[in-house]
Amino acid sequence: MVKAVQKRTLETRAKLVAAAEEIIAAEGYSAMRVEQVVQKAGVAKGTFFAHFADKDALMDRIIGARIDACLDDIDKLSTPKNVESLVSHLMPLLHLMTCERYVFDVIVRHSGAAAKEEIGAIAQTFGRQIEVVARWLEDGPFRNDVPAELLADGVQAFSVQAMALHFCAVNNEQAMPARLTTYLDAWLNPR
Amino acid sequence: MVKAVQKRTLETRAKLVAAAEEIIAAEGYSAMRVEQVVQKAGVAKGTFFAHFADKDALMDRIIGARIDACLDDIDKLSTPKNVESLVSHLMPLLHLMTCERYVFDVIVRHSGAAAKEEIGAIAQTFGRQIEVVARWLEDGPFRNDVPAELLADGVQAFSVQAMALHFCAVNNEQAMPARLTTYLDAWLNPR
DNA sequence: TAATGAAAATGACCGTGGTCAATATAAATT
DNA sequence: AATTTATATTGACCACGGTCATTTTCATTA
Repeated sequence: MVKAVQKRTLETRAKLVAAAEEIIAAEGYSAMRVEQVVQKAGVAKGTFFAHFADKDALMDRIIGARIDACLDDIDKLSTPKNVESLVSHLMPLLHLMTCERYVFDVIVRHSGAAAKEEIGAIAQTFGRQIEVVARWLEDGPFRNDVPAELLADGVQAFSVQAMALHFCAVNNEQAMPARLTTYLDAWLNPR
Repeated sequence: MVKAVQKRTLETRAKLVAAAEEIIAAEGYSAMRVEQVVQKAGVAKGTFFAHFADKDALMDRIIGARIDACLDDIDKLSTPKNVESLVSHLMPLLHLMTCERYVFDVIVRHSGAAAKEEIGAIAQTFGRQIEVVARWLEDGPFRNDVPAELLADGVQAFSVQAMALHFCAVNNEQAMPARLTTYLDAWLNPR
């Protein structure tokens, strides 16, 4: 009794996503307008909101998919043997997340699941990131006085901090990877 | 030749802020509408935007002032002698920042200075928070293998993480102070 | 105190995200 | 095939933040 989704539905949704992705490729995330998306997809405005709760929901889907693909690549990498290597493993992810100020804002807004029932795509990638990093930290040359998952939580917190400071006009002498390295050195290898 | 600000200007600005604060007190931050503010203040809509770049700028001012007042109190407290005490010192601040989801969003959005010239009120409080915490950490019973300011940066990063998870429907078994204590224990007292 | 220039206030107007009753289309039932 | 029910689509409409040419008020100078 759960089966009810028509083929038409999936087609329309795919058209909307495709249109949005075209626009993003051409003009960037922040330039995307719902009006423009529905026009390119050849549907009415109301249809958009029959498929996505709001504009953010579409962004969550698109950005979430890209982060997920990035995590696929990262997941293939071998366990980093020091902090520098860990940071460089993470850099593609951080670059993706900071490619636009608007993108970072969307990600932060969606990084936590608002409702238990429906965990958004971005929120899921945040959970997955913890898993991937925790696996590395478990058998890497890092401190083991605390659980690897806690360490991974910290890596995430420091990553967000480093990304936030990347958009900050003050304290911007230091580049993102350098700052993150400083943080994670202190976090993962206390003396 | 810098002097040009009229008395009228300050009065109008004060009226706008007062109106906004009344509305916030009665209905909460997220319910505040610019239209409502100007109506209560008895000015035209355009006037609002002659005084504030956008709605967020007024929020930045109001929320920033409240955080600053909270930091005044916190600044008076004695140096915490352990992590539990540090967390309880910080709790008023975290409660203020998480009193509404909307408030937390505004704070995150403004925690970094967008332009070097004009650092917003909230961004300033973030700088001040680092100073206050760093002073504590310098002569407290915590690790000293890294600079106190770096430790304070970490306290901020973990605080943001704890607050973000507070609004997250999943991982919500643990309360904010408990989670923050776990983080800071690992951060400030590695074994 | 009248004239002049500068700063402040005004409100009609716009862009954009989001709503919803009405309509059209597909699937199920007779 | 005709009828009924469920689902998808439509587009006029609304809410709300933000703009700007015009007008009003204030301060300065003649």
